[in-house]
Amino acid sequence: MEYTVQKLAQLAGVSSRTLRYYDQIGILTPARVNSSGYRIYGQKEVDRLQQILFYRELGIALETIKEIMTAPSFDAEKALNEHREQLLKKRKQLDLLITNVEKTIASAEGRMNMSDQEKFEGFKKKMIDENERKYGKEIREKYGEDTVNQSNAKLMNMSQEDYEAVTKLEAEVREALAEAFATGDPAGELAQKAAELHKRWLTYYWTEYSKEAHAGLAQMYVEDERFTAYYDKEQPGMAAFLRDAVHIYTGQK
Amino acid sequence: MEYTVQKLAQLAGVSSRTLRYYDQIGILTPARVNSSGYRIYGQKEVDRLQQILFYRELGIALETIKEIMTAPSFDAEKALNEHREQLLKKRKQLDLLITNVEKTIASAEGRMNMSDQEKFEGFKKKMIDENERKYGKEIREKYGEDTVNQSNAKLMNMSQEDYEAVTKLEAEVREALAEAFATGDPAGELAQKAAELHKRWLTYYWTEYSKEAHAGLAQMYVEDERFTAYYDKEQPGMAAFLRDAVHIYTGQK
DNA sequence: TATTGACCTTTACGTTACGTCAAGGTTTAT
DNA sequence: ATAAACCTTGACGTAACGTAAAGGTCAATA
Repeated sequence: MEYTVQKLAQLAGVSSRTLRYYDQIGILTPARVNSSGYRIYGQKEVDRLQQILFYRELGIALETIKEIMTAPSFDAEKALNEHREQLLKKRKQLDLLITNVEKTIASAEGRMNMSDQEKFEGFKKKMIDENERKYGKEIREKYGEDTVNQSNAKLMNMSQEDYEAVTKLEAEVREALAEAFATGDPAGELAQKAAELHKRWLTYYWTEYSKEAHAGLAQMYVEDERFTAYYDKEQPGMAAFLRDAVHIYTGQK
Repeated sequence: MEYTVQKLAQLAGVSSRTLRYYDQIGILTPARVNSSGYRIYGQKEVDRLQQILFYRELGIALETIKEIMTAPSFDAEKALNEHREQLLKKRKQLDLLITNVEKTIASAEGRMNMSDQEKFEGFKKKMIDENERKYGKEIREKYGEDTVNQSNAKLMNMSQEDYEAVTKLEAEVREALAEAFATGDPAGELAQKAAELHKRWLTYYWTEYSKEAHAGLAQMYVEDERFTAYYDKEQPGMAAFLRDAVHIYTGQK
Protein backbone atom coordinates (compact mmCIF):
# COMPACT_ATOMS: atom_id res chain seq x y z
CA MET A 1 0.00 0.00 0.00
CA GLU A 2 1.25 3.46 -0.92
CA TYR A 3 0.40 6.63 0.93
CA THR A 4 0.56 10.33 0.23
CA VAL A 5 1.45 12.66 3.10
CA GLN A 6 -2.09 13.26 4.18
CA LYS A 7 -3.13 9.61 3.99
CA LEU A 8 -0.19 8.49 6.08
CA ALA A 9 -0.76 11.34 8.50
CA GLN A 10 -4.38 10.29 8.85
CA LEU A 11 -3.36 6.68 9.36
CA ALA A 12 -0.82 7.46 12.05
CA GLY A 13 -2.66 10.27 13.76
CA VAL A 14 -0.08 12.95 13.12
CA SER A 15 -0.23 16.09 10.99
CA SER A 16 1.09 16.34 7.45
CA ARG A 17 3.36 19.12 8.67
CA THR A 18 4.91 16.62 11.05
CA LEU A 19 5.71 14.27 8.16
CA ARG A 20 7.25 17.11 6.18
CA TYR A 21 9.30 18.09 9.19
CA TYR A 22 10.45 14.51 9.64
CA ASP A 23 11.52 14.50 6.02
CA GLN A 24 13.32 17.80 6.52
CA ILE A 25 15.37 16.60 9.46
CA GLY A 26 15.97 13.33 7.68
CA ILE A 27 14.40 11.03 10.23
CA LEU A 28 11.73 9.73 7.84
CA THR A 29 12.18 10.25 4.12
CA PRO A 30 9.54 9.09 1.65
CA ALA A 31 10.09 5.94 -0.41
CA ARG A 32 10.02 8.07 -3.52
CA VAL A 33 8.89 11.39 -4.89
CA ASN A 34 6.58 11.29 -7.91
CA SER A 35 6.91 13.31 -11.08
CA SER A 36 5.12 16.31 -9.62
CA GLY A 37 7.09 16.36 -6.41
CA TYR A 38 4.59 14.57 -4.17
CA ARG A 39 5.95 12.46 -1.33
CA ILE A 40 4.99 8.80 -1.59
CA TYR A 41 5.43 6.49 1.41
CA GLY A 42 5.51 2.71 1.35
CA GLN A 43 5.41 -0.18 3.80
CA LYS A 44 8.92 0.37 5.12
CA GLU A 45 8.13 3.96 5.98
CA VAL A 46 4.93 2.98 7.78
CA ASP A 47 6.90 0.66 10.03
CA ARG A 48 9.63 3.20 10.58
CA LEU A 49 7.12 5.85 11.54
CA GLN A 50 5.61 3.48 14.07
CA GLN A 51 9.03 2.97 15.62
CA ILE A 52 9.62 6.72 15.73
CA LEU A 53 6.32 7.27 17.48
CA PHE A 54 7.18 4.69 20.10
CA TYR A 55 10.37 6.53 20.87
CA ARG A 56 8.60 9.87 20.83
CA GLU A 57 6.02 8.57 23.26
CA LEU A 58 8.86 7.89 25.67
CA GLY A 59 9.92 11.52 25.47
CA ILE A 60 13.07 11.00 23.46
CA ALA A 61 14.24 13.89 21.28
CA LEU A 62 13.91 13.39 17.54
CA GLU A 63 17.61 14.02 17.05
CA THR A 64 18.38 11.22 19.49
CA ILE A 65 15.84 8.92 17.84
CA LYS A 66 17.52 9.56 14.53
CA GLU A 67 20.91 8.67 15.96
CA ILE A 68 19.57 5.51 17.53
CA MET A 69 17.78 4.34 14.42
CA THR A 70 20.50 5.10 11.93
CA ALA A 71 23.22 3.48 14.00
CA PRO A 72 24.51 0.35 12.27
CA SER A 73 23.92 -1.60 15.45
CA PHE A 74 20.21 -0.75 15.46
CA ASP A 75 18.04 -3.84 15.91
CA ALA A 76 14.35 -3.19 15.34
CA GLU A 77 13.18 -6.25 17.24
CA LYS A 78 15.35 -5.48 20.22
CA ALA A 79 14.07 -1.93 20.16
CA LEU A 80 10.49 -3.15 20.32
CA ASN A 81 11.25 -5.18 23.41
CA GLU A 82 12.83 -2.14 24.99
CA HIS A 83 9.77 -0.08 24.10
CA ARG A 84 7.66 -2.64 25.90
CA GLU A 85 9.79 -2.44 29.02
CA GLN A 86 9.85 1.34 29.00
CA LEU A 87 6.09 1.51 28.52
CA LEU A 88 5.60 -0.84 31.46
CA LYS A 89 7.87 1.42 33.51
CA LYS A 90 5.83 4.37 32.43
CA ARG A 91 2.69 2.61 33.56
CA LYS A 92 4.21 1.98 36.96
CA GLN A 93 5.02 5.64 37.20
CA LEU A 94 1.48 6.53 36.20
CA ASP A 95 0.22 4.25 38.95
CA LEU A 96 2.34 6.23 41.39
CA LEU A 97 0.71 9.41 40.18
CA ILE A 98 -2.74 7.89 40.53
CA THR A 99 -1.91 6.84 44.08
CA ASN A 100 -0.73 10.37 44.66
CA VAL A 101 -3.95 11.95 43.45
CA GLU A 102 -5.98 9.54 45.53
CA LYS A 103 -3.94 10.33 48.60
CA THR A 104 -4.33 14.02 47.89
CA ILE A 105 -8.09 13.65 47.66
CA ALA A 106 -8.13 11.77 50.94
CA SER A 107 -5.97 14.45 52.52
CA ALA A 108 -8.20 17.23 51.19
CA GLU A 109 -11.15 15.46 52.77
CA GLY A 110 -9.24 15.27 56.01
CA ARG A 111 -9.00 11.50 55.94
CA MET A 112 -5.22 11.52 56.08
CA ASN A 113 -2.09 13.67 56.25
CA MET A 114 0.43 14.13 53.50
CA SER A 115 3.98 15.42 53.66
CA ASP A 116 5.10 17.89 51.03
CA GLN A 117 7.42 15.18 49.77
CA GLU A 118 4.54 12.83 49.10
CA LYS A 119 2.67 15.48 47.18
CA PHE A 120 5.16 15.21 44.35
CA GLU A 121 5.54 11.46 44.28
CA GLY A 122 5.25 10.21 40.74
CA PHE A 123 6.22 13.53 39.22
CA LYS A 124 9.73 13.35 40.56
CA LYS A 125 10.35 9.74 39.70
CA LYS A 126 10.56 10.67 36.08
CA MET A 127 13.29 13.17 36.66
CA ILE A 128 15.31 10.89 38.87
CA ASP A 129 15.07 8.24 36.21
CA GLU A 130 16.42 10.61 33.61
CA ASN A 131 19.14 11.73 35.91
CA GLU A 132 20.17 8.18 36.50
CA ARG A 133 20.36 7.44 32.83
CA LYS A 134 22.19 10.64 32.08
CA TYR A 135 24.54 11.08 34.95
CA GLY A 136 24.56 7.81 36.85
CA LYS A 137 27.73 6.55 35.30
CA GLU A 138 29.34 9.95 35.23
CA ILE A 139 28.72 10.54 38.91
CA ARG A 140 30.17 7.20 39.76
CA GLU A 141 33.25 7.88 37.73
CA LYS A 142 33.64 11.34 39.12
CA TYR A 143 32.90 10.82 42.78
CA GLY A 144 33.23 7.07 43.04
CA GLU A 145 36.65 5.61 42.53
CA ASP A 146 38.47 8.85 42.95
CA THR A 147 37.06 10.01 46.25
CA VAL A 148 37.06 6.51 47.67
CA ASN A 149 40.75 6.34 46.99
CA GLN A 150 41.35 9.75 48.45
CA SER A 151 39.36 8.76 51.52
CA ASN A 152 41.54 5.81 52.14
CA ALA A 153 44.64 7.88 51.77
CA LYS A 154 43.42 10.38 54.27
CA LEU A 155 42.35 7.67 56.70
CA MET A 156 45.89 6.35 56.73
CA ASN A 157 47.18 9.61 58.09
CA MET A 158 44.61 10.05 60.80
CA SER A 159 45.62 10.39 64.39
CA GLN A 160 44.19 8.18 67.10
CA GLU A 161 42.19 11.15 68.28
CA ASP A 162 40.71 11.74 64.87
CA TYR A 163 39.86 8.12 64.51
CA GLU A 164 37.92 8.12 67.72
CA ALA A 165 36.11 11.28 66.74
CA VAL A 166 35.16 9.87 63.38
CA THR A 167 33.88 6.66 64.89
CA LYS A 168 31.76 8.61 67.32
CA LEU A 169 30.40 10.78 64.51
CA GLU A 170 29.52 7.73 62.52
CA ALA A 171 27.43 6.44 65.39
CA GLU A 172 25.74 9.81 65.70
CA VAL A 173 24.86 9.83 62.01
CA ARG A 174 23.28 6.42 62.26
CA GLU A 175 21.34 7.42 65.35
CA ALA A 176 20.08 10.69 63.91
CA LEU A 177 19.21 8.98 60.68
CA ALA A 178 17.15 6.29 62.41
CA GLU A 179 15.25 8.94 64.35
CA ALA A 180 14.62 11.00 61.22
CA PHE A 181 13.61 7.97 59.23
CA ALA A 182 10.77 7.37 61.68
CA THR A 183 9.30 10.78 60.83
CA GLY A 184 9.37 9.89 57.14
CA ASP A 185 10.17 13.45 56.12
CA PRO A 186 13.63 13.98 54.59
CA ALA A 187 13.04 17.73 54.61
CA GLY A 188 12.26 17.75 58.33
CA GLU A 189 14.51 19.11 61.04
CA LEU A 190 15.75 15.72 62.18
CA ALA A 191 16.65 14.57 58.70
CA GLN A 192 18.42 17.82 57.96
CA LYS A 193 20.39 17.44 61.16
CA ALA A 194 21.35 13.94 60.09
CA ALA A 195 22.47 15.30 56.74
CA GLU A 196 24.61 17.87 58.47
CA LEU A 197 26.20 15.23 60.70
CA HIS A 198 26.82 13.18 57.61
CA LYS A 199 28.60 16.12 56.10
CA ARG A 200 30.78 16.61 59.17
CA TRP A 201 31.59 12.94 59.10
CA LEU A 202 32.47 13.20 55.45
CA THR A 203 34.89 16.07 55.94
CA TYR A 204 37.03 13.71 57.95
CA TYR A 205 37.50 11.66 54.84
CA TRP A 206 37.52 14.20 52.09
CA THR A 207 40.29 16.59 51.34
CA GLU A 208 37.75 19.11 50.22
CA TYR A 209 33.99 19.32 50.60
CA SER A 210 31.49 20.59 48.04
CA LYS A 211 27.72 20.34 47.99
CA GLU A 212 27.88 18.88 44.56
CA ALA A 213 30.14 16.06 45.63
CA HIS A 214 28.07 15.45 48.74
CA ALA A 215 24.91 15.12 46.66
CA GLY A 216 26.72 12.93 44.19
CA LEU A 217 27.88 10.60 46.91
CA ALA A 218 24.37 10.40 48.35
CA GLN A 219 23.11 9.41 44.92
CA MET A 220 25.75 6.71 44.81
CA TYR A 221 24.50 5.31 48.10
CA VAL A 222 21.36 4.30 46.23
CA GLU A 223 22.99 3.23 43.01
CA ASP A 224 25.84 1.18 44.35
CA GLU A 225 24.56 -1.86 46.16
CA ARG A 226 27.58 -2.08 48.43
CA PHE A 227 26.59 1.24 49.97
CA THR A 228 22.88 0.50 49.86
CA ALA A 229 23.42 -2.72 51.75
CA TYR A 230 25.37 -0.86 54.43
CA TYR A 231 22.72 1.79 55.03
CA ASP A 232 19.70 -0.43 54.54
CA LYS A 233 21.01 -3.02 56.99
CA GLU A 234 18.81 -1.83 59.81
CA GLN A 235 15.97 -0.32 57.83
CA PRO A 236 15.27 -0.91 54.14
CA GLY A 237 14.87 2.39 52.35
CA MET A 238 17.34 4.14 54.62
CA ALA A 239 19.87 4.76 51.85
CA ALA A 240 17.23 6.40 49.68
CA PHE A 241 16.04 8.44 52.63
CA LEU A 242 19.53 9.65 53.35
CA ARG A 243 19.99 10.55 49.72
CA ASP A 244 16.77 12.59 49.74
CA ALA A 245 17.75 14.33 52.94
CA VAL A 246 21.21 15.14 51.62
CA HIS A 247 19.85 16.36 48.32
CA ILE A 248 17.55 18.73 50.14
CA TYR A 249 20.32 19.73 52.52
CA THR A 250 22.71 20.51 49.72
CA GLY A 251 19.93 21.86 47.53
CA GLN A 252 21.61 20.04 44.68
CA LYS A 253 20.03 18.32 41.79
CA MET B 1 7.41 25.32 55.92
CA GLU B 2 8.95 27.99 53.70
CA TYR B 3 10.95 27.32 50.57
CA THR B 4 13.34 29.26 48.38
CA VAL B 5 13.20 28.63 44.63
CA GLN B 6 15.77 25.93 44.62
CA LYS B 7 14.34 24.10 47.61
CA LEU B 8 10.87 24.04 46.14
CA ALA B 9 12.25 23.03 42.77
CA GLN B 10 14.13 20.20 44.45
CA LEU B 11 11.00 19.14 46.30
CA ALA B 12 8.79 19.11 43.25
CA GLY B 13 11.30 17.80 40.76
CA VAL B 14 11.29 20.83 38.49
CA SER B 15 14.02 23.35 37.70
CA SER B 16 14.34 26.72 39.36
CA ARG B 17 14.02 28.26 35.90
CA THR B 18 10.60 26.65 35.66
CA LEU B 19 9.51 28.31 38.90
CA ARG B 20 10.76 31.68 37.70
CA TYR B 21 8.94 31.19 34.43
CA TYR B 22 5.76 30.28 36.30
CA ASP B 23 6.12 33.45 38.28
CA GLN B 24 6.69 35.41 35.10
CA ILE B 25 3.53 34.17 33.40
CA GLY B 26 1.66 34.62 36.65
CA ILE B 27 0.59 31.02 37.12
CA LEU B 28 2.47 30.57 40.41
CA THR B 29 3.64 33.65 42.28
CA PRO B 30 5.63 33.32 45.51
CA ALA B 31 3.95 33.96 48.84
CA ARG B 32 6.30 36.87 49.36
CA VAL B 33 9.58 38.34 48.28
CA ASN B 34 12.13 38.99 51.01
CA SER B 35 14.15 42.16 51.54
CA SER B 36 16.81 41.11 49.06
CA GLY B 37 14.40 40.10 46.34
CA TYR B 38 14.40 36.34 46.95
CA ARG B 39 11.23 34.43 46.17
CA ILE B 40 9.75 32.70 49.20
CA TYR B 41 7.08 30.04 48.77
CA GLY B 42 4.68 28.77 51.44
CA GLN B 43 2.23 25.93 51.93
CA LYS B 44 -0.40 27.35 49.61
CA GLU B 45 2.10 27.57 46.77
CA VAL B 46 3.25 23.99 47.32
CA ASP B 47 -0.30 22.78 46.89
CA ARG B 48 -0.91 25.00 43.89
CA LEU B 49 2.24 23.74 42.21
CA GLN B 50 1.06 20.18 42.74
CA GLN B 51 -2.21 21.02 40.99
CA ILE B 52 -0.37 22.67 38.13
CA LEU B 53 1.82 19.61 37.66
CA PHE B 54 -1.23 17.36 37.52
CA TYR B 55 -2.65 19.47 34.74
CA ARG B 56 0.68 19.64 32.99
CA GLU B 57 1.00 15.85 33.13
CA LEU B 58 -2.24 15.68 31.18
CA GLY B 59 -0.71 17.79 28.44
CA ILE B 60 -2.68 20.94 29.10
CA ALA B 61 -1.09 24.25 28.11
CA LEU B 62 0.05 26.48 30.96
CA GLU B 63 -2.10 29.33 29.68
CA THR B 64 -5.15 27.08 29.84
CA ILE B 65 -4.18 25.82 33.29
CA LYS B 66 -3.95 29.40 34.43
CA GLU B 67 -7.41 30.17 33.09
CA ILE B 68 -8.88 27.09 34.71
CA MET B 69 -7.32 27.73 38.10
CA THR B 70 -8.03 31.43 38.31
CA ALA B 71 -11.66 31.06 37.27
CA PRO B 72 -13.96 31.91 40.20
CA SER B 73 -15.74 28.60 39.69
CA PHE B 74 -12.54 26.63 40.24
CA ASP B 75 -13.01 23.87 42.78
CA ALA B 76 -9.76 22.22 43.84
CA GLU B 77 -11.37 19.05 45.13
CA LYS B 78 -13.43 18.59 42.02
CA ALA B 79 -10.33 19.15 39.95
CA LEU B 80 -8.52 16.39 41.82
CA ASN B 81 -11.30 13.96 41.02
CA GLU B 82 -11.05 14.92 37.38
CA HIS B 83 -7.30 14.42 37.49
CA ARG B 84 -7.92 10.94 38.79
CA GLU B 85 -10.31 10.14 35.96
CA GLN B 86 -8.03 11.58 33.31
CA LEU B 87 -5.07 9.66 34.69
CA LEU B 88 -7.07 6.45 34.58
CA LYS B 89 -7.97 7.23 30.98
CA LYS B 90 -4.32 7.82 30.26
CA ARG B 91 -3.51 4.45 31.73
CA LYS B 92 -6.05 2.77 29.49
CA GLN B 93 -4.46 4.48 26.54
CA LEU B 94 -1.04 3.30 27.69
CA ASP B 95 -2.41 -0.23 27.88
CA LEU B 96 -3.48 0.10 24.27
CA LEU B 97 0.05 1.10 23.35
CA ILE B 98 1.48 -1.82 25.28
CA THR B 99 -0.86 -4.17 23.47
CA ASN B 100 0.26 -2.55 20.26
CA VAL B 101 3.94 -3.09 20.92
CA GLU B 102 3.29 -6.68 21.93
CA LYS B 103 1.34 -7.31 18.76
CA THR B 104 4.11 -5.70 16.76
CA ILE B 105 6.67 -7.98 18.37
CA ALA B 106 4.52 -10.98 17.57
CA SER B 107 4.11 -9.79 14.02
CA ALA B 108 7.85 -9.21 13.62
CA GLU B 109 8.40 -12.75 14.79
CA GLY B 110 5.87 -13.93 12.23
CA ARG B 111 3.41 -15.12 14.85
CA MET B 112 0.64 -12.89 13.54
CA ASN B 113 -0.35 -10.33 10.94
CA MET B 114 -1.04 -6.69 11.59
CA SER B 115 -2.85 -4.15 9.47
CA ASP B 116 -1.33 -0.71 9.07
CA GLN B 117 -4.28 0.60 11.04
CA GLU B 118 -3.44 -1.54 14.03
CA LYS B 119 0.15 -0.38 13.99
CA PHE B 120 -0.94 3.02 15.21
CA GLU B 121 -3.49 1.93 17.75
CA GLY B 122 -2.91 3.79 20.98
CA PHE B 123 -1.11 6.66 19.32
CA LYS B 124 -4.19 7.79 17.46
CA LYS B 125 -6.55 7.43 20.37
CA LYS B 126 -4.93 10.41 21.98
CA MET B 127 -5.56 12.62 19.03
CA ILE B 128 -9.15 11.52 18.67
CA ASP B 129 -9.65 12.26 22.32
CA GLU B 130 -8.28 15.74 21.88
CA ASN B 131 -10.33 16.27 18.80
CA GLU B 132 -13.43 15.26 20.66
CA ARG B 133 -12.77 17.66 23.46
CA LYS B 134 -11.85 20.46 21.12
CA TYR B 135 -14.22 20.07 18.23
CA GLY B 136 -16.83 17.53 19.31
CA LYS B 137 -19.40 20.08 20.22
CA GLU B 138 -18.47 22.37 17.39
CA ILE B 139 -18.86 19.63 14.82
CA ARG B 140 -22.23 18.67 16.20
CA GLU B 141 -23.39 22.25 16.08
CA LYS B 142 -22.03 22.80 12.64
CA TYR B 143 -23.00 19.62 10.88
CA GLY B 144 -25.59 18.24 13.27
CA GLU B 145 -28.78 20.21 13.63
CA ASP B 146 -28.27 22.20 10.51
CA THR B 147 -27.65 19.46 8.01
CA VAL B 148 -30.25 17.23 9.58
CA ASN B 149 -32.79 19.93 9.05
CA GLN B 150 -31.66 20.56 5.52
CA SER B 151 -31.84 16.85 4.81
CA ASN B 152 -35.45 16.68 5.90
CA ALA B 153 -36.35 19.64 3.77
CA LYS B 154 -34.77 18.09 0.72
CA LEU B 155 -36.40 14.72 1.39
CA MET B 156 -39.80 16.38 1.31
CA ASN B 157 -39.23 17.49 -2.25
CA MET B 158 -37.98 14.18 -3.57
CA SER B 159 -39.65 12.48 -6.44
CA GLN B 160 -40.84 8.89 -6.22
CA GLU B 161 -37.98 7.97 -8.50
CA ASP B 162 -35.42 9.63 -6.30
CA TYR B 163 -36.87 7.99 -3.27
CA GLU B 164 -36.52 4.54 -4.77
CA ALA B 165 -32.97 5.30 -5.87
CA VAL B 166 -31.99 6.49 -2.43
CA THR B 167 -33.49 3.44 -0.76
CA LYS B 168 -31.57 1.16 -3.08
CA LEU B 169 -28.35 3.10 -2.41
CA GLU B 170 -28.89 2.77 1.30
CA ALA B 171 -29.10 -1.00 0.95
CA GLU B 172 -25.92 -1.00 -1.14
CA VAL B 173 -24.09 1.02 1.47
CA ARG B 174 -25.05 -1.41 4.21
CA GLU B 175 -24.03 -4.38 2.08
CA ALA B 176 -20.69 -2.94 1.05
CA LEU B 177 -20.03 -1.89 4.60
CA ALA B 178 -20.72 -5.37 6.00
CA GLU B 179 -18.37 -6.88 3.44
CA ALA B 180 -15.66 -4.35 4.18
CA PHE B 181 -16.06 -4.74 7.92
CA ALA B 182 -15.19 -8.42 7.56
CA THR B 183 -11.79 -7.46 6.15
CA GLY B 184 -11.16 -5.21 9.14
CA ASP B 185 -9.26 -2.66 7.05
CA PRO B 186 -10.96 0.73 6.66
CA ALA B 187 -8.27 1.76 4.19
CA GLY B 188 -8.89 -1.28 2.00
CA GLU B 189 -10.59 -1.27 -1.40
CA LEU B 190 -13.92 -2.54 -0.13
CA ALA B 191 -14.15 -0.02 2.68
CA GLN B 192 -13.23 2.82 0.37
CA LYS B 193 -15.94 1.68 -2.02
CA ALA B 194 -18.41 1.71 0.85
CA ALA B 195 -17.33 5.23 1.74
CA GLU B 196 -17.88 6.31 -1.83
CA LEU B 197 -21.37 4.79 -1.86
CA HIS B 198 -22.03 6.54 1.41
CA LYS B 199 -21.07 9.78 -0.19
CA ARG B 200 -23.36 9.19 -3.17
CA TRP B 201 -26.16 8.36 -0.78
CA LEU B 202 -25.44 11.54 1.16
CA THR B 203 -25.63 13.79 -1.86
CA TYR B 204 -29.28 12.83 -2.15
CA TYR B 205 -29.84 14.51 1.17
CA TRP B 206 -27.42 17.34 1.13
CA THR B 207 -27.73 20.47 -0.91
CA GLU B 208 -23.98 20.58 -1.20
CA TYR B 209 -21.26 18.08 -0.49
CA SER B 210 -17.83 18.77 1.00
CA LYS B 211 -15.25 16.37 2.30
CA GLU B 212 -15.12 18.31 5.49
CA ALA B 213 -18.81 17.92 6.13
CA HIS B 214 -18.68 14.26 5.18
CA ALA B 215 -15.90 13.63 7.66
CA GLY B 216 -17.75 15.63 10.27
CA LEU B 217 -20.87 13.58 9.84
CA ALA B 218 -18.91 10.34 10.07
CA GLN B 219 -17.45 11.56 13.34
CA MET B 220 -20.96 12.26 14.56
CA TYR B 221 -21.96 8.69 13.79
CA VAL B 222 -19.67 7.66 16.62
CA GLU B 223 -20.45 10.49 18.98
CA ASP B 224 -24.22 10.54 18.75
CA GLU B 225 -25.68 7.36 20.10
CA ARG B 226 -28.76 7.57 17.90
CA PHE B 227 -26.54 7.15 14.87
CA THR B 228 -24.25 4.67 16.54
CA ALA B 229 -27.21 2.48 17.44
CA TYR B 230 -28.38 2.53 13.82
CA TYR B 231 -25.06 1.48 12.35
CA ASP B 232 -24.02 -0.88 15.11
CA LYS B 233 -27.34 -2.75 14.96
CA GLU B 234 -25.93 -5.60 12.92
CA GLN B 235 -22.28 -5.42 13.98
CA PRO B 236 -20.93 -3.54 16.99
CA GLY B 237 -18.08 -1.30 15.92
CA MET B 238 -19.58 -0.69 12.49
CA ALA B 239 -20.15 3.02 13.12
CA ALA B 240 -16.53 3.52 14.12
CA PHE B 241 -15.40 1.49 11.14
CA LEU B 242 -17.46 3.62 8.79
CA ARG B 243 -16.06 6.74 10.36
CA ASP B 244 -12.51 5.49 9.86
CA ALA B 245 -13.22 4.55 6.26
CA VAL B 246 -14.82 7.91 5.54
CA HIS B 247 -12.01 9.79 7.22
CA ILE B 248 -9.51 8.01 5.05
CA TYR B 249 -11.68 8.43 1.99
CA THR B 250 -12.03 12.14 2.56
CA GLY B 251 -8.49 12.44 3.83
CA GLN B 252 -9.88 14.76 6.44
CA LYS B 253 -8.82 15.18 9.98
C1' DT C 1 37.60 40.70 58.59
C1' DA C 2 38.11 39.41 53.98
C1' DT C 3 37.31 36.08 50.92
C1' DT C 4 35.11 32.30 48.82
C1' DG C 5 31.44 29.54 47.04
C1' DA C 6 26.87 28.63 46.65
C1' DC C 7 22.97 31.02 46.56
C1' DC C 8 19.75 34.51 44.48
C1' DT C 9 18.27 38.20 40.90
C1' DT C 10 17.04 40.08 35.95
C1' DT C 11 17.92 40.24 31.04
C1' DA C 12 18.16 38.07 26.93
C1' DC C 13 19.06 35.00 23.36
C1' DG C 14 18.64 29.84 21.88
C1' DT C 15 16.05 25.43 21.14
C1' DT C 16 12.64 21.81 19.94
C1' DA C 17 8.80 20.26 17.36
C1' DC C 18 6.00 21.61 15.21
C1' DG C 19 1.42 25.35 13.83
C1' DT C 20 0.18 28.52 10.58
C1' DC C 21 0.10 31.53 6.74
C1' DA C 22 1.50 32.67 1.88
C1' DA C 23 2.16 31.84 -2.91
C1' DG C 24 1.89 28.77 -6.30
C1' DG C 25 1.63 24.12 -8.99
C1' DT C 26 -1.37 19.45 -9.55
C1' DT C 27 -5.30 16.26 -9.56
C1' DT C 28 -10.08 15.12 -9.40
C1' DA C 29 -14.95 15.96 -9.98
C1' DT C 30 -18.62 18.13 -11.92
C1' DA D 1 -13.35 24.67 -17.67
C1' DT D 2 -13.74 25.79 -13.35
C1' DA D 3 -13.51 24.82 -8.61
C1' DA D 4 -12.27 22.19 -4.71
C1' DA D 5 -9.02 19.67 -2.54
C1' DC D 6 -4.76 18.15 -3.03
C1' DC D 7 0.39 18.91 -3.06
C1' DT D 8 4.87 21.81 -2.86
C1' DT D 9 8.52 25.09 -0.69
C1' DG D 10 9.54 29.00 2.07
C1' DA D 11 9.28 31.56 6.21
C1' DC D 12 7.75 33.40 10.38
C1' DG D 13 5.40 32.29 15.03
C1' DT D 14 4.97 29.76 19.49
C1' DA D 15 5.32 27.21 24.00
C1' DA D 16 8.01 26.02 27.74
C1' DC D 17 11.60 26.24 29.10
C1' DG D 18 17.57 25.76 28.83
C1' DT D 19 21.48 28.37 29.16
C1' DA D 20 24.73 32.07 29.58
C1' DA D 21 25.88 36.78 31.23
C1' DA D 22 26.33 40.22 34.73
C1' DG D 23 25.73 41.24 39.11
C1' DG D 24 23.85 41.30 44.19
C1' DT D 25 23.37 38.20 48.91
C1' DC D 26 24.64 35.18 52.60
C1' DA D 27 27.06 31.65 55.38
C1' DA D 28 31.18 29.48 56.25
C1' DT D 29 36.03 29.54 56.36
C1' DA D 30 41.03 31.43 56.32
